[in-house]
Amino acid sequence: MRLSSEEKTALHKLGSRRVRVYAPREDIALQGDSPVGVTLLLSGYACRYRILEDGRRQIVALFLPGDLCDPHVFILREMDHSIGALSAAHLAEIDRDTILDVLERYPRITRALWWCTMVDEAIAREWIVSVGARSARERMAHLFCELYARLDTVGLAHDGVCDMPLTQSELAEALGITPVHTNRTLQGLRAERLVTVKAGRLHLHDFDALAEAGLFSTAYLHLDHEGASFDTNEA
Amino acid sequence: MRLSSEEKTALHKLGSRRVRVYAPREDIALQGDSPVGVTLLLSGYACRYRILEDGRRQIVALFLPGDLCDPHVFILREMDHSIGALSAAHLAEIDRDTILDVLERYPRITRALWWCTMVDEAIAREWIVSVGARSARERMAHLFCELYARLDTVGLAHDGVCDMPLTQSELAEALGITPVHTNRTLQGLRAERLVTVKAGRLHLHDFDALAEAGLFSTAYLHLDHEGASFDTNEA
DNA sequence: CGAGCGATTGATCATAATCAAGCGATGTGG
DNA sequence: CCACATCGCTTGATTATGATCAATCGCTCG
Repeated sequence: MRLSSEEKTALHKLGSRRVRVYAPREDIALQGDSPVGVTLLLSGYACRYRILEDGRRQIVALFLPGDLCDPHVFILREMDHSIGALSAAHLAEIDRDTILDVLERYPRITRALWWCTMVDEAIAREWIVSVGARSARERMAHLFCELYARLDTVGLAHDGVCDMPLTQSELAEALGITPVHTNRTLQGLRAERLVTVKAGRLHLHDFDALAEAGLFSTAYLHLDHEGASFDTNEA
Repeated sequence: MRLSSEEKTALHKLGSRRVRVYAPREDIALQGDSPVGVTLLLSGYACRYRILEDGRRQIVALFLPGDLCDPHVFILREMDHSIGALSAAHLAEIDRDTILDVLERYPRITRALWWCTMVDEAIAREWIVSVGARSARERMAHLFCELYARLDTVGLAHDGVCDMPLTQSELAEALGITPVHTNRTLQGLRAERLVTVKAGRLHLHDFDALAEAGLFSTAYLHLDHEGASFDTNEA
């Protein structure tokens, strides 16, 4: 989705084809580690999170199947945050050298990586807008819309239903509110017949109404132009 | 600072040397525009911000002298946010073609741009942590520490003093709190003899105490390794 | 069957929002 | 040169959103 599928295949083929399976709460990389390379999330949910000295935890990004968990950090010396699996997850590892090699030799893929990084940044900015300017209800509605929209672009959403394996506590850490308040906010949305979460699946009963409730617009996902920047390049 | 100074000079020389001066509230680029290129902030404060349909405004990033306001967005078709000056500001414009050319021909600069983008992302993540997990007081303390640290790396901070031209309302939009609460929080920090803001200048009376109050650590700024990733490359 | 986890509920508290007004400096036009 | 308008800052009173504390329920699993 961020990368065109041919691009991903290329990357996947190029990388050592090691695939690792992670369990629901397992950490993939830790704050303080030196970044080892890039991983492509093949299935499941993962996240970036940060833990403050006093234990507070904030999830700062969610990874969905097809996402690259760090097209970049390999440039920095030390991870300033951690990455962990939220559900059972499969990840393909692409080592640092391969990436560096690819960056040098395949301008199309390099551009694709840029593009994908830009979209990640746009999502991060919107996340700031959510926690900074939206109410709890709006944030939750917005997040659900985003998840649905992103999963939809990779064919993992159908008829208003998609995976959403986070516990309410994890949702709370993503939204920047407490678990208790998460529960109540979710009940509110359910009472309005907008969404239900059951067995790790999210049911959107009225996407448009939910988008309105969350002041959601797809603009920042830049879905319009998928891969356009490199399609026009070097055939 | 994000770019080594030689790198910046190179970029500057390469780009059309157009320098534009902006007035305090002037917009530099608007949501919906198609990105035109890259601009290097030479002096003053600027910011990225996003306006929601109902008028709420959230500042999602601050640009300080030496920062590139968009090493990237030129890849996307449409700006999902706006960029505006917060003080009088000088910007050097580098057009899209020059950038694309440079990206293709100068791997060192390309890597430098990556590096700088990674740091921007790290800052954005920390911003999410602030609005999502820190109290108003902590956020403010954190922001002041960050600004001081960033300005310090470009030689614009001395003896606990640096520029900070934002009005309290603008500060509020950055911190995700109301102007009134910003005022009170600021008074609190002042009462604790941690900071004062006067005439657009920020006075940190006790950086360490402020860092503790804001759970601030410089790790995410990745100051340690300035430019290391390309210094080792191609001599 | 009991342990443990996640979801849920209730009661109370606190942080921050909202509303409204006033202050002080700056700047402009009559 | 003064009158007044504006803007940013400050203050007070009140409200509300969300946090905190504490307990219960239901389910799965060993």
